[in-house]
Amino acid sequence: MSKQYNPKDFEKKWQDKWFSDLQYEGKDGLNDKPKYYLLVEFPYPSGPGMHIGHTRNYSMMDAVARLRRMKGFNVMYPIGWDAFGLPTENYAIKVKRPPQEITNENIESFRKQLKSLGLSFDWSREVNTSDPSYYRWTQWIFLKLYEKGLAYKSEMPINWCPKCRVGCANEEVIDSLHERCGTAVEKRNISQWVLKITEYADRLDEDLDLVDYPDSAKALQRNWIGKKVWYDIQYKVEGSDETLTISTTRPDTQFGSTFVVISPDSEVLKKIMNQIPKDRKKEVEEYIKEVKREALKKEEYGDAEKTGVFTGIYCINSISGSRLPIWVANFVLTTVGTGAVVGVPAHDRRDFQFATKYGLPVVRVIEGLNGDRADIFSVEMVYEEEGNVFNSGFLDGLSSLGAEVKVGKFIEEQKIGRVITRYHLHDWVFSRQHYWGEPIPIIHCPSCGMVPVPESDLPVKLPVVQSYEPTETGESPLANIQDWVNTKCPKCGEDAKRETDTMPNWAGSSWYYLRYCDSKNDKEFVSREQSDYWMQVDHYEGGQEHITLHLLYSRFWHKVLYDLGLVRDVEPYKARSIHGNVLGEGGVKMSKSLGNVIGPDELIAEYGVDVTRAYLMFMGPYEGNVEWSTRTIQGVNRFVAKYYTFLNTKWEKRVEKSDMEVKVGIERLLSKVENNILDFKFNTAIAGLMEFYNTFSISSFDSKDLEKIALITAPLLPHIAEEIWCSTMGKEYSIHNENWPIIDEKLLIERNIEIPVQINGKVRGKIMVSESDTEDQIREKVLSLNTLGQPLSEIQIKKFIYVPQRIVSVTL
RNA sequence: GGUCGAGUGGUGGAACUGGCAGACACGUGGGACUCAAAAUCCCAUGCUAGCAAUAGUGUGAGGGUUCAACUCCCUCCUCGACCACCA
Repeated sequence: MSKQYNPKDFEKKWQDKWFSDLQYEGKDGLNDKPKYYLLVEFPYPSGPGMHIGHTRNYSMMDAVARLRRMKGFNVMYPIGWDAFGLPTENYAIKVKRPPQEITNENIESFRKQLKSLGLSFDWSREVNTSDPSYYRWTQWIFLKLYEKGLAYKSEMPINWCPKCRVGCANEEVIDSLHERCGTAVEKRNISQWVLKITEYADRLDEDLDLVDYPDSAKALQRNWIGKKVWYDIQYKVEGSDETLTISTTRPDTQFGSTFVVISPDSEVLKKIMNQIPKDRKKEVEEYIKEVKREALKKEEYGDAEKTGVFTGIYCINSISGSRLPIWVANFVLTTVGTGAVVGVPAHDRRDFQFATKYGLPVVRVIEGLNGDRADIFSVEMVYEEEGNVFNSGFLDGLSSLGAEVKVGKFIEEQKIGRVITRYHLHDWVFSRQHYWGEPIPIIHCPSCGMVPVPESDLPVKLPVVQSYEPTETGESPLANIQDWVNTKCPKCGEDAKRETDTMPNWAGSSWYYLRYCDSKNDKEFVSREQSDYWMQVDHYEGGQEHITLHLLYSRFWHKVLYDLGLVRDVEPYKARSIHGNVLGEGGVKMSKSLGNVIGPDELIAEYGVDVTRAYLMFMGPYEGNVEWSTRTIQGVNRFVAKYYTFLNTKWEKRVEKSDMEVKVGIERLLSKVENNILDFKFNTAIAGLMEFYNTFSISSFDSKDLEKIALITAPLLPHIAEEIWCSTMGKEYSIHNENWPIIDEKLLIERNIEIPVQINGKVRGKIMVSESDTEDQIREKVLSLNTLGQPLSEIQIKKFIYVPQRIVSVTL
């Protein structure tokens, strides 16, 4: 009588035991075992509950954690909450309740969900970025950055919603309308805290060589950092003492320049504004206004038409000596280079389009392939590649690279410019004019200026209030809370005011992996003993969307902590992988508005935890996107039910000794499951179990082999494995504390196997070979084949290849 | 425009380091059980021809290297992700 698979009978039972026995908690203290720190991106506890994507990723990594533990590693698999964030604040304003309460409720329900999945997180290490005992240290690290001169205040433009009277993050602005209220946002300059991440740009780039990230992730970060060598060259403005500094990355094309374009809001333009001839002034001013209006409307600059206006002023190219008209144009970005660009239409497509539109000349100075010097008269002909330089005075005959070097030397000798490395990465705007974030621990004193809050006064706690309205001035809502804002200067004791800006949600997540190492420490952010033991993170699993922001930010913070001598390693994460996403049916993103959101709860209710988890792993490869399909979960459901019954039934009918074929089959399964999990090939690991079942479900097993099968099952179907182990087999709790079987390599080498024989590239027969067969013996077996109507021995063989244990290839 | 990546049955996807393409699953067709249905079980299932054994053909297209190519090289096409008026 075989047991029916009914997950409700035992899944909850084992979870209760795992978590009440603190099965995974505190197990991973310092010890002599090799450590393995497995990190997953912690969730933002949002109202609607956990996304199925979280369930998938955490389940996959749970299999890794369980396998590594069984293999004798001291595994840390922690979880926590990235709890500060705008959605909660917005929701809190709407329902007029403090975000603390809402966050705690959300965390409560997330925790319940995660536990109901039977994930083997170490709950004793749980962190919450919005908890004062956590953000105390986030503030402390901020003060370290401040002391090091890496945090400064600067005027920065922000998106401002005039209706809500708040600054909004880019994510909140949809088609230049404020997401919350639909009002058009404005740009406003506000004094903001900024972190000097650019000071670390070079190291963030170079040290990517030290870590094991996917190539795509490295490329993404390198691109984002965007390191380039620029040549800033001063041109004399005609008829004045002013100079105009243009920047270019292609100084070899200087002699092809025919105009200069500057950005409408550049400093340069302000300087030369008064020199614009009277007849042109009005037109230029009109144009600038127009561009600003357009810029507000357009979300995508790329689509805007390229326009420009001639200022009436000329400058002299100090390399070529040419007289160039100065134009103002909408496509020049102030933030790139000096905000002034030299136009070389023959060798830049955009310059060519601009030149054609406004009738500016095109001069070719770089040879094409085979010395092509033909005139350029269409966009397709624009030659952007490097080549030999001609028509270029003192650069003639040089290669592009040679010309670059020569120009670089020239401008430095003549003191008319400089060679400078610039980055696309800009300093990190770190202030938010919002309530629900870590208060920036700075006090503004009328006599002492900015004074950091003394360490002993940390944390600067967020005041808990029932409601908080936005301010008239655009300051954070904290500015209205008088009790909180007004304080004494720690230096002179006079009346002073607190900084009312808070930190962005990226702050807490920039160092949480360190806090996990020592989450209860109230003396330090992490003890050196703990971080030296656990760091680096051996594997960091997460989404692609966090590669350029979160991952880069946390690498930056880590390097600062390293420079301060507070951590041992230069890089926090030894390896990183990127998961695919779970999409709704039809390959679209799951979203509330489409009503296609699948949560784990209903799946667990219907199929149980092991089936849900196994299905999420089986759907597709780890790194690929997978489309949700309600139908195909049935296949996994069928399998798991059969498999459970199989293990139970076989246990009742076990024999003295299983035969060799069974032993080899189990050994293969063991090897497949182990290697696949370690390689993150969870889909084929599950397929391995299915294949094993299909082949061996009717074979006889002895008890040792059945136990081995249960052990192999444990990382992938943890509840079933525990139930079989304890209830069916009567073994000691818990299977997850057992040792993983060691692969017997001898069993994996097959003694007698059938291999194909290819004749002229086509499979024409099969022969049995054994390990001991010599090539001559194989040859004999092949020659006796009679697949072509006559024995092969009667046909002349040109070539004979035997790949041991694989294939025989014969050419006639 | 840039960067990274991907094209394999009706579908999701397997295939070690170049060694029997299509594992595993879904779906579909047929059968068993049932008064019937659901569930379950069994058989078949890349395509073409054939009752069949079998033969031919087949991994986006075309070429190349090799005894042997989904895999390596060249040319082209298509799709996706991220970034982007980056000079």
